[in-house]
Amino acid sequence: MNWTIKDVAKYANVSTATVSRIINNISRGYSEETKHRVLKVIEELNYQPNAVARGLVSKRTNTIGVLLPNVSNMFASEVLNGIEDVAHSLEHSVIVCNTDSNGSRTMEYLRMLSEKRVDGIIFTSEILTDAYYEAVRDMNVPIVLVSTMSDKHQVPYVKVDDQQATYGGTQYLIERGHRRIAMLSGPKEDPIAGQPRVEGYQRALTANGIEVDPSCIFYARDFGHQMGYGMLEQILQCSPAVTAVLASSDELAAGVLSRAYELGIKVPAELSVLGFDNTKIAEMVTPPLSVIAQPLYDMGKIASEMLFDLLAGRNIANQVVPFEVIERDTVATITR
Amino acid sequence: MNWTIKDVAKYANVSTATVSRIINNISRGYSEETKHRVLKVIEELNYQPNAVARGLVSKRTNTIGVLLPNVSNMFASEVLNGIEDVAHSLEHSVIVCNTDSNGSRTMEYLRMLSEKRVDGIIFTSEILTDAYYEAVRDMNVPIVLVSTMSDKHQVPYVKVDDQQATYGGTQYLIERGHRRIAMLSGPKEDPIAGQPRVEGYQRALTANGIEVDPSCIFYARDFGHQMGYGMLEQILQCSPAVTAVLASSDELAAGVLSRAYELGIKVPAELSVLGFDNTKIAEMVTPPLSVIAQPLYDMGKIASEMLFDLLAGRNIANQVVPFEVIERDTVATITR
DNA sequence: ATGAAAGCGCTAACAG
DNA sequence: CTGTTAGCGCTTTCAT
Repeated sequence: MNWTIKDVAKYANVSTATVSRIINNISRGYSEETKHRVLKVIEELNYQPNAVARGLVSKRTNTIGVLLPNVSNMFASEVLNGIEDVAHSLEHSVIVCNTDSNGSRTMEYLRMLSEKRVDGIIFTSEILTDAYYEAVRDMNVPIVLVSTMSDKHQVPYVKVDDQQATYGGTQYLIERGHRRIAMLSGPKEDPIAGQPRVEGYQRALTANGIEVDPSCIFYARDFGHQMGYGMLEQILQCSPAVTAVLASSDELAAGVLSRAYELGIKVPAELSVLGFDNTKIAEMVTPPLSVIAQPLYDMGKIASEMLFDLLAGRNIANQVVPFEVIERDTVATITR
Repeated sequence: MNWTIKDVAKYANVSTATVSRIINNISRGYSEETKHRVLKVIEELNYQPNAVARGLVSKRTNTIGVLLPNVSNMFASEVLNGIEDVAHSLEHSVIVCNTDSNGSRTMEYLRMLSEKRVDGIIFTSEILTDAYYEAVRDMNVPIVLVSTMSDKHQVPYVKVDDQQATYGGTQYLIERGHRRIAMLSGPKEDPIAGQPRVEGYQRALTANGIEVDPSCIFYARDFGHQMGYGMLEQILQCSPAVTAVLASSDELAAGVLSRAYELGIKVPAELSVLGFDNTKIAEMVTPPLSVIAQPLYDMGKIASEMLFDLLAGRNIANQVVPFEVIERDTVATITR
């Protein structure tokens, strides 16, 4: 049996209004005594307020939607974890939407979230198209972007500075004596994790008086392990030979490691590898992967906090979170 | 502006009842002509039915809840991916709940899902306590278990046969000439992934006339990489020396690989390692990890399908899904 | 084929 | 301090 507020009211001999006040913790409008009586009935009945009915009148569902390319990749799931933790602590639930990086699927989700009247949206990793933007704007709920941003539209975001990050990573490599460094980038078209990272790499090289060799820049079709695995041989053809590769994701780097192992190339003795992200794989591969780390969990957390700030009518500012190079065992220091 | 069914009705010169019939695709109750007229208004207004209001009356929210220990582990996120895919294809959304394997947190989630009136629940990996069971029973919605089961309560589940799986894995190792095989299990108390897997291992040994040496069975406190890493040295102390280790998760196995690498132990030449699960890390580590595979994505998919079958009033049966040993590069064949 | 009207379970004025 | 009541936006008889 699912009891309603009416049942509680009846058994406690009060009106539904009073019960409502009590369950909503409104400070006045009832005596301590009635409060106890009502609470007792609620307890006995194990009454649970119907959030659907509540949502209909209050126009708040205490639910947020998060859109991400794929829950089952480490990057996204770590961010989601952060989001979910703060949402939960604030008594909200999160609906996950696996967009598969697919436009029409994303639109379907947006429509669904709109119909379900979620209170806000977090949008991860993908680029925010005009269609998405408009759909969200029409829903009239706040949105925050994670690990992506929009120049065209004014939408709050949290991300690292990708250009700075690869600049830092490249600098790190240079400081360890590397001068022939290959860049294994994601897709050229990726406006966030593509070109900016390549630019950071190039700038660092230039700043150190190293000529950038375009033939040492490689664009993978995606950020996956297979790609890194498959592209190492091309990278090795760079001449003069490269001593380090800066990969644009941990998976790409792990792929390089796998292939290097097969090829009998010792990492880091013969080739240094620097990953990007600091997902859990970085610690699990052998040798443990040195990386340019993004605070994935925290980014989710921060995004969530921003969203709730917005929901509470507070002001927020975009957050550029710090990256950090984490030294593990895939980068050697070159001395000659 | 958020239009309501009333607005649509007004602009189309019909009653809300008619609009309702049309948006719900009820076969009769209106002419083709009115249908077109109404659809046109809906289009022009970009009207989106309010799912909250709809849920209040229909008692169906088109939402399911998924409880899992932690979205950011590869096992869970892969299962979630399967769940979400079928939910989406059936126009349902999924609320994720990170239980952290924590009892009171799980109860909070259960209460929340109950208040939100989700249509059903999928419960993953953890053991279903009496408290959980009762909470779900009181909600009066179907539940299905993934990668766990309950002897005490009659609850549908989908899982592999853990005992058979390790039996199969051990047999595989034996067929490749291994006779001194260590078992690196998860926690002894785990009624699903603990004892049953150890028993499968023991049975296989016995069936092959190999004596089981209790000092070669190790219980890790969890299934993580750190544990595998930390426990290899103990395992190596087995005497006579072990030629293979059967780990109860990919992470455990990856940890073993990491430590073996540090110790200069060649895998598989000097030590064979067999993982369990077949998460994505298995392909990413070096050398690629041979594993006893569970069809994680499919398990999520099947669980979801079972739940929707239940929701549709169809009968279902528990699903014991097949495991499979996937050969990669961490198991050597011993010939002497 | 179509409409009127009664709720679904709750909140929030407004009255007293 | 407490109750009455009017919705929230939709579905669903029951008439017509």
